Amino acid sequence: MKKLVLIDGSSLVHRAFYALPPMTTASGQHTNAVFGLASMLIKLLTETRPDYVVAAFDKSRTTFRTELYSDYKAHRKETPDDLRSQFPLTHELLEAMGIPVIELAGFEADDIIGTLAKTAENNNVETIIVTGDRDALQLVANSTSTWLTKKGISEIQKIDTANIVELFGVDAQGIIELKALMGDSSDNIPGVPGVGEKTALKLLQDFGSLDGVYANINSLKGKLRERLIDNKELAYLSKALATIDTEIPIGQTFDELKAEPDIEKLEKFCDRMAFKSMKYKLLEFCSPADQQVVPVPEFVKIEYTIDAVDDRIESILRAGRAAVYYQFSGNVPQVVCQQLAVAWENEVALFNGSAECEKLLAAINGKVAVATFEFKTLIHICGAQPLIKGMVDDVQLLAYAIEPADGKMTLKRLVEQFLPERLYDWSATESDVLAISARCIYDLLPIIKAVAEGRSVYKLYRDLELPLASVLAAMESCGICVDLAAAEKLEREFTLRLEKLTAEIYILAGAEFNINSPKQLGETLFERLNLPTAKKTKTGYSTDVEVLQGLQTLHPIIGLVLEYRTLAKLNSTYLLAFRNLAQPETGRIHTSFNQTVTATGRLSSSEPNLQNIPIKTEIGRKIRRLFIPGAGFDYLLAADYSQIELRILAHLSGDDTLIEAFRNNADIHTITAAEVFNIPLAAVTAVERSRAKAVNFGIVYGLSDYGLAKNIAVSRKEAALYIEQYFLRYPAVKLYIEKTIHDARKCGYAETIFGRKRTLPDINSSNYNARSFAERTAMNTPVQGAAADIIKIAMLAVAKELQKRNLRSRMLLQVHDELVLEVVENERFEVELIVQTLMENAANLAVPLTVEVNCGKNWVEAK
DNA sequence: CTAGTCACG
DNA sequence: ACGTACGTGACTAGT
Repeated sequence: MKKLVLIDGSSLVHRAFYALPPMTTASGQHTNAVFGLASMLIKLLTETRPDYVVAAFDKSRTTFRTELYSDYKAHRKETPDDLRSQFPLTHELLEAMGIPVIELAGFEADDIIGTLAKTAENNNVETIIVTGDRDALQLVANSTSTWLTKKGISEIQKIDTANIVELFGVDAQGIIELKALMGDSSDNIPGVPGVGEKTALKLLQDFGSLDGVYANINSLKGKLRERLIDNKELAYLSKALATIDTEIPIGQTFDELKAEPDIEKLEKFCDRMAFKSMKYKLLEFCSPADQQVVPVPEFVKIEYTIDAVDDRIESILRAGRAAVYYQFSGNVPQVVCQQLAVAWENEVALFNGSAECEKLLAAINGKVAVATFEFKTLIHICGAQPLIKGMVDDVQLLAYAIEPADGKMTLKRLVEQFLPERLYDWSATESDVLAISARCIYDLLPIIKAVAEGRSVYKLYRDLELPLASVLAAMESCGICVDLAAAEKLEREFTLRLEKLTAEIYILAGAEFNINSPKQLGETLFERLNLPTAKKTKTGYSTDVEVLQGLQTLHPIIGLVLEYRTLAKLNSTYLLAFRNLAQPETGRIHTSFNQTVTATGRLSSSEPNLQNIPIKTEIGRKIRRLFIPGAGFDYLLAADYSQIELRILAHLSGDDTLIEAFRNNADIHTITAAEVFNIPLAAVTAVERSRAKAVNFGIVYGLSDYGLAKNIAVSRKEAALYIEQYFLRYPAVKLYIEKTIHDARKCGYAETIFGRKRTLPDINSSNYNARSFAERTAMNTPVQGAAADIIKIAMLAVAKELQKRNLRSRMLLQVHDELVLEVVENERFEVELIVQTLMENAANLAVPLTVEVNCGKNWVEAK
């Protein structure tokens, strides 16, 4: 049987460029990406030895557009494709390797691949599709498999008819049906509203296909059935949009798709790229050679012993390096280790019981280099027994430094990424998984460290993230005190008011309904009371603040609903949570600061989220007032960076006007207003200042006239004028933004001045939405990320200084540009000075950083 | 589980 | 002609 390899050139080239750290040659080209692509192709072609091979490229950017909720006409859009001019080296490589390239005007690479795969299937030719795009899974068939590249293009996952259901829950056709039901927002495929991934998978499991779902629609009931019926047309349109065209005119036969390497060209190319070993690999590969057998990865079984500390400690100490993973009970600040797995050299041992675990940790602490996953948790486990600095590593933090935009990083995912040949059973018993985890952490550390070094983020990890974990652990362990008695009183007050509001709302509505239900509220307002509808959501009427405020003068019920919403929110999100989560004896709340969640380098806070405590309204501030110094402390201290993001923008852009304004410590929004509206400073009104403020924020977010107009309620035209005027007055900002996007396009990631990197897979996407979003991210990340870096640096400095001076005052919270501390009376002025000085000097920018510090008897007074 | 809503920087 | 500001977490209803 003949074999055909179809390469999705567009997908692989993009992935090669964004996944690898750039190494720029004098010609301004990225050799690493070309190198990566070359090794990937060699690996691929060595393993497959195809009779035919072709690389398909998008010729025109072709995107379906759908008018989602008015009419369902899809239309095509074309913009000139510039992939070849953008990445000329990859095309040169393909040419030298003799891999035929197909581009067809008006078609995407997917369509070319789909058509060739179908023809091959009909002609009994075995086909392998290589792409990073999951869409191609729909082409999997008897003799067609799809090889998905993961983590850029460095790893490959092979999908065929035998494993597709196991891996993705559906077969090839199901991939299409799935999108028809759940949609794909990045691809503008609407799907059926109310149906997400889980529901779609379940429907397909039960009925096999979209047709099946509709044939058996009567066996479904309730809302789901109704939604499916109402959106039948949309579902079938989505299906059409998700389907790759397999019948486009290509006009090429397989016989034309043979690799014919040009050895001379290849040699010259390698010399120019300064490829040495790669040159020989390429030449060797392209010369006729014997078939090679590629070894099949083996299943790895975990073996471990269940031990007592005394039996193993000597061996561990001798090894000098170990990895630990644990299972624990309790909550911060009292966490007890129940089971501990330790891996070292070729051994894994399991220790049972808290006493045994504690003993082992004490025995190795400071004597052995310890690799962990979620170091912060280990710190809590060790509690009063502090871990020795410089002896611990955290593979999760390393992975986060390498790529912060990957979402929650589980150990399993890290193993799949960095130890892909390890096939472990992660659904095994708890003890097995513990042992597997320790083994993996041990083996991951050197690999992942090397990757971090290669990406130049090792220092960020070692000098910032890793030491910060200890600081965060201490903050979590301290917790912050809430006045529980006052909270209870406030909750009663709110509840009483809510009851009163409920009664009044029912009277005005003329009926009882659940005010918390957007659906019932919408029906009441727009059907029963016939108020004018403004905006719709996917499932019905919108009832958000914006809509309600627009209706406020039309009916007295609106004001009551708005107040009800506010109070209900405060009650359930804050007061109730405090009651449930505060330690009854101390009144303290111990939030979790998540260090590996955000794509920009910020922290996040959860259970409860203490980074979104109300401040903007008076009623909200009642919640904030509940935060007080705990027993033994006298004040809360709050220290805020003033305009840190705009200052970073001033620094990054080097704009003289901006820099000058900050050096003079002037009111930046008033200055901006004067510049944008072209009026003297003294003439700036409050409205103008607030509009200018919105412009300033917008700049950092990648604004559009539409977004700005919506935000400050002016016409779109007027907003566009403001933006135009802003860029005229701050030309360096405009240049900076353009340069940032351009750089991101070239290297595939955005970067902060401290070297934090975030890859932007969609920066060169042919999908307008996806690309635009990536562009806004590209300009926002260096700003938001640098601010995150700076406050992290400050936190390390503050923690260190407080410790050095043996002060009792301590850090409790971080809210992105603010630190909250708990302070004792006689340390007050010393701590204020320390915090202010260290925060202001955390970074040396072209503009000063200013910090406002205040102490108070609660969090509001400290502002 | 999904969608809508709203709290923060 | 496109679609519309960046980053989070949590609650409630309705399925």
